[in-house]
Amino acid sequence: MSGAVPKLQTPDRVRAIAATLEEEIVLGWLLPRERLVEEELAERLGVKRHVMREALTELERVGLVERIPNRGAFVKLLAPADVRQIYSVREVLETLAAEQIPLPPAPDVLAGLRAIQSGHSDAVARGDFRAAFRANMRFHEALFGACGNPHLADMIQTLAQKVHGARSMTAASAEHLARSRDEHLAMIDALAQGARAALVALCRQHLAPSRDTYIAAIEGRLRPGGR
Amino acid sequence: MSGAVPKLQTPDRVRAIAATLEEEIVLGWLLPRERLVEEELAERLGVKRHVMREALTELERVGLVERIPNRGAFVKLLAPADVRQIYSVREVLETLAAEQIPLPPAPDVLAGLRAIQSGHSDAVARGDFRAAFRANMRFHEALFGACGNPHLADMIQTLAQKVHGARSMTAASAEHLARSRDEHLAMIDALAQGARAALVALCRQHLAPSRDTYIAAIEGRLRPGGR
DNA sequence: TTCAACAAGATTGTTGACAATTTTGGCGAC
DNA sequence: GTCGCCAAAATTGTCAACAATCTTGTTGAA
Repeated sequence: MSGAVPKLQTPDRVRAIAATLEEEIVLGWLLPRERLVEEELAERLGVKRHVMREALTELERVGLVERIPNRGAFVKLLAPADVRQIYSVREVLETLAAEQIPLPPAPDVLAGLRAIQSGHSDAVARGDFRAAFRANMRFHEALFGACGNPHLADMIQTLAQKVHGARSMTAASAEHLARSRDEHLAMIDALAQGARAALVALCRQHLAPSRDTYIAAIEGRLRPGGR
Repeated sequence: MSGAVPKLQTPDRVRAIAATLEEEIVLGWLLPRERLVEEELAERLGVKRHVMREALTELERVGLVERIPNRGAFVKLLAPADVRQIYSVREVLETLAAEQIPLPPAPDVLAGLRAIQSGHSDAVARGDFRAAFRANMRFHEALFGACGNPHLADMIQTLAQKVHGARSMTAASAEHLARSRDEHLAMIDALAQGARAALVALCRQHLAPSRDTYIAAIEGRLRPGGR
């Protein structure tokens, strides 16, 4: 056989589709308040409407999408207050996780992070925003996954997803991407050297840019109030 | 018309069914590792299989249920390590929230908590475990909702749900319920008196009993390993 | 011109039937 | 008697048609 795709079952396809949609939102392909029509998206991504429906339900639960009964789904627009609140919790949890990562870390953890970051750096160099976003996700997953508490890592990821809708400004900006890359490399160094304080500080600083860029953009460009 | 039920639409019905299932798990009606057959549950609760499917998906996401493709859903059995990890994150977040509740709290917050607690106390006195569980949920929702950060409150609730499967021991025990009631009353007092340190300490202590009871029960009664 | 009622179209919500998969029980060979 | 294989049953996964709902555009009267 040639390109025989394994053909996932629905539960997995739903996740895959939801992830694709999430990427399109983060990359600014789909903008806040944009209408998400089930049939249209289903056809474009090559799945049945049924699957797309479930994917939208999932994104609603995650907080990236808003659904109104009988009226459809929209990319959620986060208010600056929401973004601030979410980031403040992220800061607490990511700091907590960074404090719990064993130092020095297990060799395979460090190797894994270096491999992922190598992919991330490549993507940044190529200007491949999509690949950079994926590598970035995997980096943070691996980093905080090393804290030893999978449930804490879960919460961190959940919160990160919530603000993905607010990241289209930074996720598709070469400048921010380069900064991210440098900070990741610094984190790896801090891990390798067992520099706990530096690691924690880096994690905290790493959050600020995308939060501030988004808030500035919203407060500058859009007026508050009704949808 | 007489008992004309509003007839919710599916999205709401899914939530309602998921909540019912959650209660049955917490109350020990449905035990860990018990098989959850879609058609059977759908018929018992008076919904279509389709709705039950979505409800199970939701509970899987929450972490109360485990699903294996083509093989069905089961009530998840939490390992003591999971319970410990989840509670350690809960402690951090609930402490954080308790520190942020404005003191003295808004009058309607206090009134709301007193009203809810009155219902809880009644339920405890009657030995009505289901009503007690519901009131307990609402109490914590209102308490941590008062912290001013809805996303923090969300995370707290999410984590609480994750361990609901581990609560059948305490949620249906008169002794534990009485203790909960007393601690709730003490929290209300602390709020009313603006006693921050006492409030925070009470929130922290409030978590221990159900965690320890579950861990003791699991480690004493069940052997680790096998599915 | 403005407004309200109405009809047509677009979109989401619901259902039952059908297909695919896994489990169970029985049968025969060794 | 035990093991492996095959058929039947139970259960989950997939789909397309149908119904309900909302939106949009049009018409007609005040």
